[in-house]
Amino acid sequence: MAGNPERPSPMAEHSLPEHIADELRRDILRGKLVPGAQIKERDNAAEMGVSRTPMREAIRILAQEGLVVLRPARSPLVADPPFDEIADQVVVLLALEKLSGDLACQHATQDDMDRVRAVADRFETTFYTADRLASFETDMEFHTAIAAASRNRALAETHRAYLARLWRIRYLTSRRRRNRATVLDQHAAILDALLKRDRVAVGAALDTHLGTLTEDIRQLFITEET
Amino acid sequence: MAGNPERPSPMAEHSLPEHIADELRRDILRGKLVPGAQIKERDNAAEMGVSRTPMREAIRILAQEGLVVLRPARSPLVADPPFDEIADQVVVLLALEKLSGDLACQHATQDDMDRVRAVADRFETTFYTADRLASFETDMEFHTAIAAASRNRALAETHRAYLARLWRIRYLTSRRRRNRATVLDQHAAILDALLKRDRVAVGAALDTHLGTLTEDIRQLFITEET
DNA sequence: AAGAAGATTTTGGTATACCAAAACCTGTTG
DNA sequence: CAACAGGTTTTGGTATACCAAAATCTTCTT
Repeated sequence: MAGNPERPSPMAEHSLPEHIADELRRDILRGKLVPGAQIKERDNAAEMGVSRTPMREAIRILAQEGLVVLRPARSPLVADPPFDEIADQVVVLLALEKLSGDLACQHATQDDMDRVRAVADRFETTFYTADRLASFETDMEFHTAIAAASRNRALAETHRAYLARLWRIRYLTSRRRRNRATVLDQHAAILDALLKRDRVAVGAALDTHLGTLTEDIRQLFITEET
Repeated sequence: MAGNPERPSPMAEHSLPEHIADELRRDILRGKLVPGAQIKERDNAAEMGVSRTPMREAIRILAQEGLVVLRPARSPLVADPPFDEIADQVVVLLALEKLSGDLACQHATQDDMDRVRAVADRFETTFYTADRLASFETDMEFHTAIAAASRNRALAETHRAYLARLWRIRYLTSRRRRNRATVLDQHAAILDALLKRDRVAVGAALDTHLGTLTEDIRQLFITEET
């Protein structure tokens, strides 16, 4: 019973399962739960001081996001997808992001554009600070802002799901990017094209950006010798 | 207790929640559960002779698919999205399907192509039979076969999710399509381009096909005066 | 008669108990 | 000593009990 003893009142605004899912997600991304590890709902629930029911639901949420895999009648595992599978997901993510950029050029309000620019600026300032995680999260926020600017809720939601699924691997690549300055340049190019509402240029810039991502991931897998 | 009395043994191959979800999905698509209706987990669970736990999970599955919406501390509802939201989803579906076609041109095996052709043939034969539902399901199978031919599992899965979400509305439009023969022509065009592995032509054919879908949906909303 | 305050019911969220299948341990046997 | 059979433990799946928030109904007041 290492968990917090105070029993939260039911029907909270942000549900308990989501809170648990957030917790587990952080554990996975931070590496406390390594890929391939078992997630036993009894133990984890006890450790967090909650019952199995919300823990179950939290695990389902993460399974939906692709961070854990469910096996029939067996403990769920932290996902450990092979390179090909991740590459496939990156392809889809790229398509979603290009669609986002394209739609944003057509439908984004000035407010949307301003928000994207603001996040890009913030990314630039946090880029050289020590907090890698904060910088990375701002990076993700940049892409999320573009998806939001598409003014297509379904697209933004699906994009968010893919981003979550690739979160960990992107975090791993972000700390070993050979030329980290390229990221800044690429973001600048995307932002520039977006502000001009140049659909072709946006597509090209995103192609470049996520193309290097695929290459980075490949390198990561090679050095890890998975 | 109108449900079947035999208690199925746990750990079945196809889990109970999925089975319940299938049941509910059919009820929604067939119109037994109309959009906007409440889904009370207690009542529905009792009606199907299962407990609330698997019913809950089934409802989450459908929520994930977008067929039902969850409200905090309230009964889930059968989704009843406004036109704009559905239009947004169709835009994403179109993008996914164009990506599928594009990748299929590059990576599909001959077997994949044969399967697509087989489904297209089957659709043509069932098209004029009385069973609208069977014909419609074959139509959906055609699009699923293309997604499978992309050889991208993530893409196929996301595509499947969107297809499920739009299942009902597409079923409704399929029975009021003004010129039903166009569908056959459009499918033929898609198949033709696909077999030639002509990426541009596939994209164009899919644009046409799903363009008419959007128009059909718009008409449906106008006549329904939602 | 209309509105508000309080009691009751309904309902989803959570905790817990029980079951069977899978995994694990152990003692026996060839 | 290896391999297998049996029982024990572990674990996820399901059912059920309980709780509090929301909704609904009741009744009292104006």
